[in-house]
Amino acid sequence: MPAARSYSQFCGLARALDVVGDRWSLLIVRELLISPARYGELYQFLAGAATNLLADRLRGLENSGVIERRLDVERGCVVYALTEWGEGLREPVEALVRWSAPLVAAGRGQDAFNARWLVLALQAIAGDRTSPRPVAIGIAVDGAELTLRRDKTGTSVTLGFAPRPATVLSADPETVFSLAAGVISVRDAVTAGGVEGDPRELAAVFASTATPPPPSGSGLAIP
Amino acid sequence: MPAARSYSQFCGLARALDVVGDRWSLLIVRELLISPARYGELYQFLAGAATNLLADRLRGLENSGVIERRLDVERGCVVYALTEWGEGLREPVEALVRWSAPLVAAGRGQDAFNARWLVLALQAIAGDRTSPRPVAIGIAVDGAELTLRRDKTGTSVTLGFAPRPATVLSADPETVFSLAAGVISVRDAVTAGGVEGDPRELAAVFASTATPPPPSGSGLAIP
DNA sequence: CCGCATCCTCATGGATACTG
DNA sequence: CAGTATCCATGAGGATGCGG
Repeated sequence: MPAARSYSQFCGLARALDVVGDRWSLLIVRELLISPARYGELYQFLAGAATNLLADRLRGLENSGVIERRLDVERGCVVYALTEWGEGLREPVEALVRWSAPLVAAGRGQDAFNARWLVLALQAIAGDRTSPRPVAIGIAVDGAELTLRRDKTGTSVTLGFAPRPATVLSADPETVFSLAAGVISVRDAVTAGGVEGDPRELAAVFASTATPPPPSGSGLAIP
Repeated sequence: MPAARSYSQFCGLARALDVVGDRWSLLIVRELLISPARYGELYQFLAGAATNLLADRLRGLENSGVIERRLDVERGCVVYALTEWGEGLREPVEALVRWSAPLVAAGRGQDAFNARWLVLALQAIAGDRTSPRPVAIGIAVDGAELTLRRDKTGTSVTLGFAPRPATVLSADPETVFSLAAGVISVRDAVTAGGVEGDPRELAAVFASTATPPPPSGSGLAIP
């Protein structure tokens, strides 16, 4: 029963952090923003969270009304999913992802990677850009398949090729993150060898490259 | 030298939390989003953070390039301030403040309060609303003075009455938060006695009340 | 197997005293 | 005033156990 240590401040940010400020909490939310998942899947995705902590955080988030247990009828099992209120965390989480562009641009280093996380990154960035025309491209990265689809209703990023887009290319994780973060142009990514296949559709998606201000500090080097 | 424990995940959110995910870090950012401040002021505003933790977090945020020490020429002292990159945290922080609306609507309880925090809350919400016309109102709350000013360039919220607005009224903290969060209408606030003075300008500012979905959980009661 | 609960160790947070 | 130094409480991390 690890009591959520409260800031005890009558302030929106403090109250929000009382709910999702504990370690691992927002990363659990991240996974559920990508898709509902069962306990074992979360344990696998988070890769490093102790099982008791995961159980603690899940119970806490459930008690706070951020997540709920749902019955996955297709798989016939219980999955964790965000409540309607919890879905509202997409905005601040995507804003943090955008803010972190210079941090991911520093390179992967020895860090773990899961292609799922690119779904959120691409939504956070590509969701902003106005579409000149409908487009659907597939990106094969790290053994996974991402589909970026854009039509009149908006932009969506999903896992898997279903249906298979006309244009499919492969790229490495760092290149996709850098493209999404807007710290590299498609042209530079291609010449650097980070992309294989016809990148013309990709160039259309990541046309407007918004370069974020680089962090001035020196403590950002990835060892 | 408390090493920032890293998630070691090649993901924007994880990298961001490696920088600002430690306890108290985002609350320090909150204070500096409102105004630069010196060490003692931060220690006072945060009201509860141990001095060694405050020093640790300040050093960590400085090393990461989020904040920097600046010379306040007017006061002739050193203050902490956000770097340009650190200013970029305004978006995710304000998004968290908006998300927390149901949490602050639960009431103040025994929590500490500082009128400074209303500056951020009002900016987070009022900044969204399109202005029908220029307006400037003063709100006296908890011994402090807030000025909400709106012109062609946008909406700003500042501490102090300078220059003094034509319309000045007083309100209690909970009412202002609830108005900003959009969980109560100006009409209801007035009839409940939370506002003193002519609230007509106030009604113009908080015209469009966006009611957030309430949290479904039961763990949100403020003792 | 999956979904947790228990146990133990140690890093981190919190309160107070102290110093340049 | 702006932090350091110290000491204790607490939560994180890892291994393992256990019931369904």
